[in-house]
Amino acid sequence: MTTDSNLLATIQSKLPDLNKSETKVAAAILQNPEDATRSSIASLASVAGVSEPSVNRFCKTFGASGFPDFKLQLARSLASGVRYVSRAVDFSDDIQTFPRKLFDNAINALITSREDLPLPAIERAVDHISQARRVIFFGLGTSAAVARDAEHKFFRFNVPVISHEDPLMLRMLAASGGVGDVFFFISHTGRTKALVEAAQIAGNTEATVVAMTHEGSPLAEHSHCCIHVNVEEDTDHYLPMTSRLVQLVILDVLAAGVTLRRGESFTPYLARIKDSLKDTRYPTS
Amino acid sequence: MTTDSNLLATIQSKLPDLNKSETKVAAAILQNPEDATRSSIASLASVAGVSEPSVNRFCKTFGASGFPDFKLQLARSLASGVRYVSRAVDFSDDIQTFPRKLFDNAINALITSREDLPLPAIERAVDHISQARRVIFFGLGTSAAVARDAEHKFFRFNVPVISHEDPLMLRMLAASGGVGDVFFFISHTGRTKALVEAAQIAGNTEATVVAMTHEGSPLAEHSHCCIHVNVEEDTDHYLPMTSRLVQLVILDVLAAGVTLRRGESFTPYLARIKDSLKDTRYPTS
DNA sequence: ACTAATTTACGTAATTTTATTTCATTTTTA
DNA sequence: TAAAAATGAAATAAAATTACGTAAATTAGT
Repeated sequence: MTTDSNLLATIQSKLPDLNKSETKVAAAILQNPEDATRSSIASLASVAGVSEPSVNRFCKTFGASGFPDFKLQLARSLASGVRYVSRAVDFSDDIQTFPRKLFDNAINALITSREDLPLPAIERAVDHISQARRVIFFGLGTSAAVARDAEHKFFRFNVPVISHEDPLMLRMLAASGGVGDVFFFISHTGRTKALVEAAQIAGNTEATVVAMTHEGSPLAEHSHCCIHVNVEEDTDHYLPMTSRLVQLVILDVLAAGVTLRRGESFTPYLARIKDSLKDTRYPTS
Repeated sequence: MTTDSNLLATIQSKLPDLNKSETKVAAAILQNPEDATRSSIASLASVAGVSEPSVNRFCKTFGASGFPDFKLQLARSLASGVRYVSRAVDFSDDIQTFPRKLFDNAINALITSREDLPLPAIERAVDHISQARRVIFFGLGTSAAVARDAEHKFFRFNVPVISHEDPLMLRMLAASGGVGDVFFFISHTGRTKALVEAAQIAGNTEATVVAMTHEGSPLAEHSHCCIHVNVEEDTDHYLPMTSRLVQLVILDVLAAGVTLRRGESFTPYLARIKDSLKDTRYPTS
């Protein structure tokens, strides 16, 4: 047992197995973990209402070599960002709690995804987009906003970009797909019928079908190149939150990839686009 | 100077300004940071080839209250896992590097924002939205996608929600504002003329103007309630990336806030909306 | 360019703070 | 009621900090 990625969660889950004084210590730590990392064994003991050796024993129970080591692990697990274990917001949460929960979830999703990025698929997607005659981004519901973002982002690469939210329009577009067309489908579940059908239609043309969705989903099956985003979310009861953030960052990665592919000589062109907006803003004082 | 998000980077950058023994300490820490968090002041002093007080002084130079506090900060900065300091992607970056940089930036921005959430403003915004007769979300460019996302999210609260991208439409809408209308402006810089003007027009009506933008910006000045998002980004040269992620999570927070305000009796209603989508998806095998 | 004066850097040793161990007492369990 | 487990007081050990003195470096004056 080296370093627990989430010590706080471990303490929480072991709570029922602890004896009287250990429970007190656990409560004191859970009540204010940040504080615990800063306090001495004496002050934590007094806050918890137990003796110093009890705190020390508590630390060893949780795999630390002693109190300082425990504090270090605690600090680490706090820094990794995820304080709240139960991911869902609860009706008993107050303003101090639920915003933090949501941020924790978001950070956690990004950290997890970062460790496990499908780089080969990303590279292939960059290839396809760099060489595309035109790119069509498509998403429904929450993913519609992601597709909008993508359109706005890729618009700069002097490639015609479209984003659509209308499944019927998309079907027609898909049917008219030809060499150099890249259909880029965005979906958390990968099970939305309208998307899967459009992907099938496009797949029967000369066009390239790229998808960013969950591994093993019908949409993933029907694409030539799929960027897997396997964020676990209860989308049966809630709207996708964390997965769309991961999708957006991956789109940033793709955009950066295309920029790098274009080479350094391309930057003045990008700067010119940026400059065109100058007069729409009040200058910084 | 409380907690540095990346202590290691700070040490690295201050390296030239350090004196002889401080340089030795810095070298020892940079050489093996993980180790440094675990060792005592005596052993680190011996590894660095200096005396214990020198190590102590070094710690205080970097804003810690002492050696233990320094170790804690170091542990935190290591755990947060944000390896890349230079935020911008470089043309020499390869596929192993630049995706990680972008994710690091995103995670960093969320962690930073989480520590400094404008909770009072968020609460007031939740109040306004909960009691609104209708809500108009507005953003341009990158923020247009954020506004779209917001529309899709708040649509479920049986309040009429509109999102617009057309500044002229918005001006007309703003002029027609009345009691119970909430105009919600989204902008990274808060300096886009079209937005600021619309906010001014709406502010002259009975409507409520809410903004999510940079502190001290013209847009912030012209709003009744402003949620400050002070993510530092070079938007002169690049498109907003991290700030829009923070904005999206804050919108999630607002949506959660409204849900909590509605109370537990509201959940069946939300479930009914979710259920209406069931037939548009292929069932999970 | 050299030396004296002053400042700054650094380390030794003393002190203080903090953590750990030992062991006796209390509480719980069988 | 005996055995085992839990707990804390006190002693000990470890670690960190402070105070202070010396050495090095810098500056100013000749």
